[in-house]
Amino acid sequence: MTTIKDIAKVAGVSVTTVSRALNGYSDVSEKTRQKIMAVSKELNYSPNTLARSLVMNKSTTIGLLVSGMTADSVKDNFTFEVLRGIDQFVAETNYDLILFSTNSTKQREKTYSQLCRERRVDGVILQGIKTDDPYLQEVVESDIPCVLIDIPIESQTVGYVTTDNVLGAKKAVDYLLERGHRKIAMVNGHDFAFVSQERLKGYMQALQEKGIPYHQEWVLNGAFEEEEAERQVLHLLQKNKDITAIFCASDLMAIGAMQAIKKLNMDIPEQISIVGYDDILLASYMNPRLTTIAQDKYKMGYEAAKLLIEMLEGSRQSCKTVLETKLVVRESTN
Amino acid sequence: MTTIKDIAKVAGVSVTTVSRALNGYSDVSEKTRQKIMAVSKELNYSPNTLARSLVMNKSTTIGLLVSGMTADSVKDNFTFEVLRGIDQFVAETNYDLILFSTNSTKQREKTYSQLCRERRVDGVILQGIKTDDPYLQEVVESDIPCVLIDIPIESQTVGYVTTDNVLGAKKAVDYLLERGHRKIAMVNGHDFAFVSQERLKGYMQALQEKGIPYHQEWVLNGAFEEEEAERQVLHLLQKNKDITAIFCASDLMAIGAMQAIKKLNMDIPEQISIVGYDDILLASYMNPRLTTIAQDKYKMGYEAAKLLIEMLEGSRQSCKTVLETKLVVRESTN
DNA sequence: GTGAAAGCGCTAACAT
DNA sequence: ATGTTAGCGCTTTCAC
Repeated sequence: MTTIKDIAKVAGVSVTTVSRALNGYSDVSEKTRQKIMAVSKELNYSPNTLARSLVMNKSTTIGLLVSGMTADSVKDNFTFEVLRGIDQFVAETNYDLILFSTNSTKQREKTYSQLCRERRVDGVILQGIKTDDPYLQEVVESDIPCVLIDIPIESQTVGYVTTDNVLGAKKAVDYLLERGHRKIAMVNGHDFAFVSQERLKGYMQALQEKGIPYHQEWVLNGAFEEEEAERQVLHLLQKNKDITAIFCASDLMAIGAMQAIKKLNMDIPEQISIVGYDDILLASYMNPRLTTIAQDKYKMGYEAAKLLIEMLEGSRQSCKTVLETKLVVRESTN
Repeated sequence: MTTIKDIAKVAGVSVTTVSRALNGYSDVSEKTRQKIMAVSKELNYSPNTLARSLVMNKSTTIGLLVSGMTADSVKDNFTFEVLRGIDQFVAETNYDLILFSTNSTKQREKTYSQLCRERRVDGVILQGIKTDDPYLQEVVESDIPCVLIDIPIESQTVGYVTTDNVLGAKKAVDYLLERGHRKIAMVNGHDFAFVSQERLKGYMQALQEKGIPYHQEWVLNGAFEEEEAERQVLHLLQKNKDITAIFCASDLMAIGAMQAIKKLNMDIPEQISIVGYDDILLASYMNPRLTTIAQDKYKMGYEAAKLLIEMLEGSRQSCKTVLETKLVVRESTN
């Protein structure tokens, strides 16, 4: 494999000059530059980023730490959409992405900062980790620039991107209230997600503004799982015949809720209205098509990469990006 | 950041000994090893893989070149599933994945082998590239170990994993024939995919075995797109009232076909039977639920990573892995 | 404008 | 069992 040494030899100059020419420095005569360029093309030269990174102490690599590459993530596509967004932005830069594959076994062996330091990544994007994940604590303590997705932590070196989950949930419930619903249940995700806490706030806020009492027993924990949501809703509706609407903190859980309602031989939206959250692909293919709060997952990824790289380039200190959500009315509400 | 030099100093030994101890060589006394381990823990040492890779001329990194991170790929999830499989296998090894983000702009600037050599990846997995992709030619010519997904090319350094597409398609058509269908159309993908060619073979083979004539005008090009398939099928069925079944080379196109049939106010499966290919998530959520040929995309990724790493470790020379498909009967056929 | 030399952190002969 | 030395391919003072 060709090195700058080879080029230097053939071009009859020193490696220093080759390095300078290749990197576009100004203090190289036009003539030698031409020569060097020609030779490097001729020898089919590719720079060795490893050597370069080593000496520059910068790898132009950003790490991607994803906890959600499970079979379930195929259903909501959240992870993949975010990845696409990240990939898109990164493709516009010189950076490359390194995907850290961490199953839980590995996690016990290697700490977060070990992972990052070994590969000398310039920064990291974290997606899908729960609030009780051991990595999270480390992130804050380490000094590696990092952007979190959907976890609102800010410091000198960590920023985040998320959507306005309080407002998002509020939009959903407000819509149901507008349509005349008063007995509105909620299926929330598990407690280890900030978004769950936020969406609950939005739910409560909407009710409060209308002076409608909050029933704690109407708020279920669906753990972000289709089946669990189905069980919970089945149980709830058997006990509470007067509920007319359910707000679910994810579309997947909304789909579970729909199954439960189907089992009870109740009609959507005639007897029960359902609003989901996320706007996953399935939402628009369900029968009836699901009304939901859409969040732009692709954009979240794109903005996360943008934020991180801006932080790395120094054009921005740790910061946050909060995206909007949008109510998408379909057929599961009336 | 701590280096082995620091450790050497504190432990009172040479860097060589530190290196040997850390890498588990046998020719280090148990006592010094203990000492070195203790010191490196104390100093919170992480090895610098960049330096290591540079000197060893091996990066324990495998490149992932994906061409299918488009919005469309969200629908069929093929790319993501393959990625999950790759990630899973890689997680069981020491390797890490580097995701090459190549939009078409970049592709013009940087050749395949440049991409790989710059980052010094040990091998590459390619997914989603078409047979007319400029990269493909390069792959074969370059000497970088590589595994292709769904492109049957073998050489000293390139292997591939795919499914048995001829047999898969044949299973679909055989099933339709068994159920008494005789006028069976096919919606194929575009010509730049090997799988299309294979699936067409399977279709023809099944017909031939039953002595049923092949009508070229019944084989449509749906370009693997939902909308295009819909257009094509609409057109076909308007012209040919006697067709009773359609085999589609992808579920997405099958869904397009279903839309067309719905528009014609025809019933599935009463008047027209549909068989898809892939078994994507949507298939089981459609109404009626789609009969299809399932291929294990996750496993394809897993096997691809496995094959590549075995090639790299020398335990296997370039080779292929061909997976089975499975007919999944649902409600779109009778 | 160009070159010599040092050094990034690590491994690997080759000594001892 | 341990140390000395060279070198991976590159960038970067510093001198000329």
